Amino acid sequence: MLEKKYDHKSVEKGKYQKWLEKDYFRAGKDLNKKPYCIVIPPPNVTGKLHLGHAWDTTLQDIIIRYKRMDGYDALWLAGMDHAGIATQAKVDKRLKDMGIKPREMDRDEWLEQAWAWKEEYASTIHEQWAKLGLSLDYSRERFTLDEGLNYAVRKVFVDLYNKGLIYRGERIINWDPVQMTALSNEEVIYKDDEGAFYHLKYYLEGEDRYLEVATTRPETLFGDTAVAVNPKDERYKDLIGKNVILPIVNKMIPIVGDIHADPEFGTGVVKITPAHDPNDFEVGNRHNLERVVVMNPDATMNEKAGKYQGMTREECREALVKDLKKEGLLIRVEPMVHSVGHSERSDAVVEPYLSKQWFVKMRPLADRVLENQKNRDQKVNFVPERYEKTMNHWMEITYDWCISRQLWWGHRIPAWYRGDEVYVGMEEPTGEGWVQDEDVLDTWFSSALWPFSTLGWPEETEDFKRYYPNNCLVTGYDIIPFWVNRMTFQGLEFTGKRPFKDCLIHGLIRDKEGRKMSKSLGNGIDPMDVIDEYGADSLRFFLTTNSAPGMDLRYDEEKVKSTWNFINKLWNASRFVLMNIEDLNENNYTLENLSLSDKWILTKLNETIKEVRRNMDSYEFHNVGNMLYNFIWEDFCSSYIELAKTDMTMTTKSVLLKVLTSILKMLHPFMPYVTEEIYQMLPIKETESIVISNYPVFEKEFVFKKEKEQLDKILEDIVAIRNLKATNSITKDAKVKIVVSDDMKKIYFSQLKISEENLIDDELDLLNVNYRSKNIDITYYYEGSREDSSKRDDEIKKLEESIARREKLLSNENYVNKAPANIVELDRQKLAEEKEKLRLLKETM
RNA sequence: GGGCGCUUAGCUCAGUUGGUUAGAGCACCUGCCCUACAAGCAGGGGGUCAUAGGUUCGAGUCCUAUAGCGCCCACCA
Repeated sequence: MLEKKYDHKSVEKGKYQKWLEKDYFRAGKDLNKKPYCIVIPPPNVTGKLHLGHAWDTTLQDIIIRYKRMDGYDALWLAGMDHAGIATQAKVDKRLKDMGIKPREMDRDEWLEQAWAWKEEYASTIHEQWAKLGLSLDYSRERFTLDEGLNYAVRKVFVDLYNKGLIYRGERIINWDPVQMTALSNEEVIYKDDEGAFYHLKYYLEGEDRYLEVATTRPETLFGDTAVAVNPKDERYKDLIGKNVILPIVNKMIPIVGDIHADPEFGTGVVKITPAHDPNDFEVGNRHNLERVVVMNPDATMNEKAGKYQGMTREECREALVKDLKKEGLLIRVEPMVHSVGHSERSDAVVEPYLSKQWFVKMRPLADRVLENQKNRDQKVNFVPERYEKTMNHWMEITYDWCISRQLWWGHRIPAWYRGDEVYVGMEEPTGEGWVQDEDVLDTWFSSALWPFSTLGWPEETEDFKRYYPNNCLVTGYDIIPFWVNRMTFQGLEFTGKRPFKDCLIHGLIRDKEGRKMSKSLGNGIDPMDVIDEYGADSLRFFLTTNSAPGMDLRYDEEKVKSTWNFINKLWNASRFVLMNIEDLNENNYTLENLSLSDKWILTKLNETIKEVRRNMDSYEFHNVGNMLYNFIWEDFCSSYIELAKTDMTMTTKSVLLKVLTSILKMLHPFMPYVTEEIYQMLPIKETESIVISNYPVFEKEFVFKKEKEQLDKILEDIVAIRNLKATNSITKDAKVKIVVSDDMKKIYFSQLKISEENLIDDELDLLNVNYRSKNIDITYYYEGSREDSSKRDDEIKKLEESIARREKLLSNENYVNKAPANIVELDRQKLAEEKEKLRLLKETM
């Protein structure tokens, strides 16, 4: 027998271990089934999973459990990401905390530390996945840095290189001076910072005239190799070709004419620093200017800065501006807010930096995606659809992807150098003197291959053939540029196919006030704490049924609590059913001689199954949640169970079991634990575990439209009569006169709690109230004060208004002719019903 | 500057191709311990769907503006 209260801790205990022992989550056991595959977005091995992960993975688990129950060979592939920069930063910090200087370590020694870190955090993540109840296939688990994936990475790198889509070049890149590595554009976060516009004097060579140059970054002037004016700018066009004297440095630099200089902006004169600004770099290319790097990799000034050498960028700026002022070269300082790039990981101000790096040539790859998205049968289908725009826009404007990172934690670049020679290949070249590139690849370079590299690609493995393209990918909208886009172009380029058919996008999880959860705000919620307090089932149901696809979600403990209440309700309903069907078994189970209420609930059940399936298929889990909540609480508990209490035949017991079983199955993807717990106690069940049971199917033979409508009407009466009793304070011992047919008597009597002893045949000389419908004519006689008749008057007024409105509508020829026939017919029916209702109501006055 | 989203009950949110009198949870009010459940039961109140136009027999839903909030991308010498 079930306990009176749902206890999530005892329910969830041990079940996951059992499922693993039974090997339910391993795919590929029955190759006759249709394959269905999702690969997990591999979490970073940098720490614990947060609520966003819990949301993301629960969505996937719901899909996978549904598909598994619905007869698919469902693979949900487990895995984790090495997360280059993030992990390296964490490992370094730990080493520093231990008093070790990480950069002074031997590379291999350091890597040992990093792998130890990885093992530690991987096991934490495994524990969390288990707590969440995720039905992952661990037999296929991968790590982005494992050998197979490394092979895939090298293969892709070498192929792209040979196709001319990977190249090495000296370019302006985003440099993180704290991590001391290059970054991609996506890893730079722009923030509005308080800065200033410094107006400086650049004197013309041999003249007393100067050009007013405005800059936000005076410290880069040591790298100036020109100033530019717009060739169409009347003010300056005659000066093109002349020289100016670079302040402080006192070097001659030319004035060039270039469209980059906007006559409308600032003074119209721009200093050109090709080694420290991407636009200036382009200008430098056009005018064949020298590139002078003025900083060291840690963003301190180098020897080009003369006496400022060794200062940080900020110190140099301050000192330099002081000196410029002293020399009379500073005209004014104009405060200004401008956006400044910060490193996503270290938050350091990113330095645009001239450096030799590896790049992926994006244009041809992106074009291929744009072309593919035009093909209805081959495109990645975003859910919601609007996120396709996010990807397409990125593809349109993308430029070359800097993929080399000056880190140790990652896939080593498969390039070797010997003098000026460069060799790119799968393996180290033969011969003496080759030295491998020290750098590793951007983490996302390996993540981009995840949907196929995890399945064994580039080998034509059985898994790859069977599970690729993946059916669905689930991730947050914030990850589209980093990951979804890159998987898509790499998938197309290397497999010729989209990596996944559907891409389900969810939003971000926020705190109760709508703020993003973050470490700095300290408003993060640990999913493990929530599980401890309310159980994984409550958390899962809350996360996946409280927002529409693609929308953000506010974490609200009250809602988790109310989910717990819902589970408790299910628990108690199950308790009731189990108590009443103890004598039910395979031999006496029967669905013959169904009663009116049996037919009613079976019809409702089938309608629910149909709609639930439709919404499961379109990833509208919030609708599924609502439907199940409503069906279970209102239809099953409040109505059917109450009716069943007075009519507990073998058939009713069988129906109770049938409906409960279906409910458990439909809830199972959302609440794996409690549904398994209850399923195990059912007297008749088809499988040893609900995990491998069959998802409910719509059964036409159990749809009884007429009976359903009939009972709906009766239930409507019951609510109305209860309302009448409540508003008139009629107690249960009030005398009552009833005219009702025998077959419905039991229902009305039980639901209205009418006992035989209070029945009367004649009218009494007491206050009385009457209710009449097609099915029943009931009058209560009671002691007390006369009812407030305004309520009934209101009802009559409402009805009359509605009738008038409908009559007007139906007399409108436009409406009758243009609206669909079934809609018009519905209105006619409704009108007739309202008129009848009004007539009865008036009669009772 | 370009793009996207949001604005619906006190709060948090649903509302599928336009079609009955716009829904849910929580909160609120009234009455109930009726042996599945008081973490519950029964009944109830509460919204001119941001604003202004338009299309339509019919608009929360479609179109055009406007306002507020938020996000993404680009630029910012």
